[in-house]
Amino acid sequence: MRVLLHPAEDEIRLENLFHALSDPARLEVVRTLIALGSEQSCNSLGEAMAKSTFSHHLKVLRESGVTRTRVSGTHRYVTVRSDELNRRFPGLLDLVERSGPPTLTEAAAAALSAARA
Amino acid sequence: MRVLLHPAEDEIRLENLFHALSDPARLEVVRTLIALGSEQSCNSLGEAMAKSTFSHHLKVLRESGVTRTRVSGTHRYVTVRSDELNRRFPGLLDLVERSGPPTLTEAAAAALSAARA
DNA sequence: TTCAATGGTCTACGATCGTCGAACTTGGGA
DNA sequence: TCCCAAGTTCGACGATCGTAGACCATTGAA
Repeated sequence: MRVLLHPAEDEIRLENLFHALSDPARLEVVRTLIALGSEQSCNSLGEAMAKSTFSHHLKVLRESGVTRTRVSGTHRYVTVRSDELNRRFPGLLDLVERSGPPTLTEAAAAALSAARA
Repeated sequence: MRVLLHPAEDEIRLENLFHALSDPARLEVVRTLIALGSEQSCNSLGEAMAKSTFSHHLKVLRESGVTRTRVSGTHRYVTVRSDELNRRFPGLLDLVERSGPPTLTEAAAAALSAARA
């Protein structure tokens, strides 16, 4: 893929966001991204599923406007479009963040460490 | 159907809410319910689709925890579970409400009037 | 220039979804 | 009682979704 499609801020539609976030695997990815706070490499997430499945989920998240993917060499870096989403749909990311387990940050970090090992 | 299933407040899960609200028809129903503010009879909504389709959508909304359906004789009355949702997922209904067309209340009322005529 | 690594594309599969018609159930009159 | 009106359930259909294996494209390093 030469160009990664991202909707413009004013093209982001709530139905699409809801659909993207209605899958447990994708919701978990977004929660993890929020919890970790910074840009993440694709291969540091989604260790639990096949590459193609994870790639598909990232595509859904990207094309719905939840995430932005930056290409750098052979790596892709994923971020949540927090500023734009908070501007256009204030409160949505807070919902996602607060819907997770109480100690999400630690849990996510532990899961990541385990996945990397 | 003898008993209508409603999840308890603490059984409402965000994924299910997102899934329920990811369909344009259901989102529109919820928006209309919010805009009109009060309990609505089933047959005053969903005039645009088949009875069975509308019944299905109401079931999804009900079983995900978005709405509550009260039975009175041959009629069903639908409400949005605003208090519970605002307590458990604060901001979610605001998102839905604000994502609609600017003059939603008037538009919904006009649509209802037209549908009733 | 070859090679390994990263990650996307293609294809296929079963599962779920949205839609609707038809038949059914329930309750309230005439 | 008989009948209609309001909704639900059932069965079917095509469309979309989530999943994964196999293959491909690009990059950076040896």
